[in-house]
Amino acid sequence: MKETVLIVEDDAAMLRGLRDNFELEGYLVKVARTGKAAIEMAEATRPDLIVLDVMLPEVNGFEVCHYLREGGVEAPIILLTAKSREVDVVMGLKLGADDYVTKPFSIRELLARADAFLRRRREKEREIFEFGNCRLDVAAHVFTKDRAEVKLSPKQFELLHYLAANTGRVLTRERLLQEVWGADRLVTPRSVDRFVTTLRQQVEEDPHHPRWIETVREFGYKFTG
Amino acid sequence: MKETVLIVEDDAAMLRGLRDNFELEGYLVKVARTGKAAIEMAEATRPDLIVLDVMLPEVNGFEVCHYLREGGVEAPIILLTAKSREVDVVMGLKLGADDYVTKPFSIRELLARADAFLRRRREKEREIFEFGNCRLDVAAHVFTKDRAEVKLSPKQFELLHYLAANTGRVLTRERLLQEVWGADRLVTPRSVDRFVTTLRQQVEEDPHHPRWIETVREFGYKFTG
DNA sequence: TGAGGCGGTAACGTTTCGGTAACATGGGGG
DNA sequence: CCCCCATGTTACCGAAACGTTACCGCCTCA
Repeated sequence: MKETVLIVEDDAAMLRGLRDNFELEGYLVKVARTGKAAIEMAEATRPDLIVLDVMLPEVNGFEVCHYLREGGVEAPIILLTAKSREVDVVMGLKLGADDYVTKPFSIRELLARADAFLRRRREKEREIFEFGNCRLDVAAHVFTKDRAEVKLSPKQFELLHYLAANTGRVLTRERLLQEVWGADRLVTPRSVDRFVTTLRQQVEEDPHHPRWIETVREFGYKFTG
Repeated sequence: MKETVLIVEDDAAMLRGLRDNFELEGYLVKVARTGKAAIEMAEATRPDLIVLDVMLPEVNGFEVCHYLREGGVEAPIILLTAKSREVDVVMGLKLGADDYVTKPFSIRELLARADAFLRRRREKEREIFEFGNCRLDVAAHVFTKDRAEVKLSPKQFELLHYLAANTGRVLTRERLLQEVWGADRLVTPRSVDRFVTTLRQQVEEDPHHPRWIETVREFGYKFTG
């Protein structure tokens, strides 16, 4: 899935240049020509990154920046400032911008910084589930309890992963079989029970009185965040 | 090409001493006497290293440090602190400094630390992976173990490189095939196994109990930094 | 053209893990 | 209060996944 960048720029020529370059890099580009439009667009499309010119008609970039953050927009914001006046930079950063580039700038540099932010974000998104003193790192395929690694078998790991990914939801045995074991696999629903048992012995403090993996009689199991 | 160091210091005598020494060592030296000037200069010249006095007029060194990092300056920063008060050091490191030296200090020591940082940076740029007593130099295309060169075949090298570049992450056979062998290549996933085996015999102390290249059953392999 | 290094596959052995059955337990309803 | 059924637990077997060796074909270089 393409990542979305919102470009806020009133100058047509500059806008075109930016748009072309970002599209060439594989981004889905949204544009806004005024502060107002930018704020509306950001609320509506929730872009992954915002490139914001400070010099805008009506509402200037600093204010846009401020409103965006007030409105809960958490995407990284890169400011385009005409002059490298320190006050601009400081103010921009204070108002919630994450980085800035001063005109005239190399488009390469801007793209590089954009990429850096998105990469950082992707790294952050490494699926990690934490509960109690346990921690499930999907990318590294490591489960730790009390900071010590606990070995889980492949199915155990997948089951715990699926449970944790559906925290608070009751999952039937059939559903678990389908999602963890695979649709075509024909396996007794009772197998789920056994796996839950062994999982509890590895995850729970007291496997007989589980804190995390609850059994819902007649229905299935539930992971309690 | 000479490496650039930015020295931020308001005391003229000290500044001169530092400048002379760094120039003698072959650095290109830029100077700033105030925090404001330092920030502008850092943005403008993108130095490879910053030596920053904490005691500055107007904006103090901690603040400068903070703003530099906010502004995306990634060069190592060495703080010069007048007193070795622990709180200074902790605050400095929190705000993004990399090292500190307490006055009065030996110029030799400062130069040594600067050199250490720049060497580390150079290594990063040359893509050198070190683990245990092994060392993978991608640019030079040399793998050494216990300081002795070990010949790796092209594919072996590529595989180790890709594994090391994704330290701590489980890589499926499919992913490895795609990244190391190339997308179109049609090769059995089991081939990965064999390459891992041979790699382990060259890299690991005890190939039967691998320390670096871990197998994650059902998922693939993982390089453990 | 032949030898050797390299990459790829197949086949075999080992180990671990998943699956089922069988027995134990416990809780809710009659 | 007791019985029954859903779930917990244990034991064991077969199979799949992986490690390892053997072997073959290709390319390179002498």
